[in-house]
Amino acid sequence: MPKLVDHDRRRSDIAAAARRVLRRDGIERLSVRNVAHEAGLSPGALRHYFPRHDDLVRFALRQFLDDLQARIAALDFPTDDLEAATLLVEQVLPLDKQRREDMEVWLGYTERARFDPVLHDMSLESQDALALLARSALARLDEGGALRDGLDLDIETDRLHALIDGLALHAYVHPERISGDQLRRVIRHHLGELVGD
Amino acid sequence: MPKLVDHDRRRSDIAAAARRVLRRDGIERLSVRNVAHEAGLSPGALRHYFPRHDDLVRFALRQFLDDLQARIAALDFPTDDLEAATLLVEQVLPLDKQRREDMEVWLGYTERARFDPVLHDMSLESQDALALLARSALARLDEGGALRDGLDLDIETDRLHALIDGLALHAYVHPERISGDQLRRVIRHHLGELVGD
DNA sequence: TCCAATCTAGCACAGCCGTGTCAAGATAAC
DNA sequence: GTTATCTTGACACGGCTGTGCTAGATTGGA
Repeated sequence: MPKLVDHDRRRSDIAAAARRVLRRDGIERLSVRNVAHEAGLSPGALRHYFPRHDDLVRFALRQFLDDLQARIAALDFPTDDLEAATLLVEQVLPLDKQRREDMEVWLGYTERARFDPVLHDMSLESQDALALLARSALARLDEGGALRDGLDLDIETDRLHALIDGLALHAYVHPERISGDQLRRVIRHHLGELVGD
Repeated sequence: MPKLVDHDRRRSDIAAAARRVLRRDGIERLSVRNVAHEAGLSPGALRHYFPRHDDLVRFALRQFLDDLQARIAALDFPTDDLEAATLLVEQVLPLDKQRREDMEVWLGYTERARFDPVLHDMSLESQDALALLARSALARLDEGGALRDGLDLDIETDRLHALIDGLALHAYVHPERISGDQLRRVIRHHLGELVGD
């Protein structure tokens, strides 16, 4: 009897609008009104799908994390171990528009995550996922026997993980200062050193 | 004739209060009223020293950067090159309360820096300073002849710089996840590899 | 003691914000 | 066409924001 609306689709669209606002205007402008306007809805209509502001913020971040994870899971890896590890790491570096946007969204949440318990947990989760990505890149090299002998995988994971986030941070804050080529060079150099050249 | 107030001192105190608010409550709570309350002043009184909100934010960041730079300039380096380079790098890692607070302040500004032209420039400046720090740590090793042959100093600078910021970022977002010892281990390992051990 | 320069507190204003409520509108089965 | 149900827009409320302004408090020198 009622008007039928695809709720999931609607919520997805709104989350996408939220991401756009976050990227364009920063976390401080990520308000119900701004997102509603970006999504072409009235604040009241948006409230129907996300009763509280936090719900919106968290849903948008949740969807973002899931999207990223799905994209990585769908990757098609080359047979060469070093190339495969490089490809894996490059998925989480801002090398193109899509991934730069990802970083902008992700790091935009970072500041608020320190003061929002729920966001903090999600941030933990994603940090774990990234650490796991770093570790599996190294494991890929290790299993192939490419990795140098005598390396401490724990330290190397921390190091690679920090290197990834550091590069991402630089590209986030000052994209004009660091090119995709530079990012690639550093990562390839780093992985190359682990392999022992 | 008038009541005499040490303006510089007052501005310094207010900036310190601003840093406390930023660390404790995040950039979103860094308002004129909150800082005034933290400094034990009325908003009107604060406005006498910082007519505009931006003035306050920028002055606080400016002072923070100057303080950090002064602290590094005042360092007393050991003679051993590797130790000296390590010490230098450790100055910008959140290894103790003081430096953790520095990181919290600094990264707290990062998000806003993307949308505030003045903060953006100051952020650029500090990024340059950090890159310079990374480079001079490497240079210290290089001059002492400790550095491995055949290294590209540009790439190594980018790499060390990113590693530093990545570690700092991790310690910032999830301090409970990474200990000072871990940070130290990674940095020492990294520098050790450059030396060739 | 009194003056005058300086500092301070407080209010007012307009503009955002999140949130609650509610009446009106749209839709599809009957 | 009627009606029940879902959807939407709009308003109000209180709170926080930056900012402008003003009346009063404070204090050193005459």
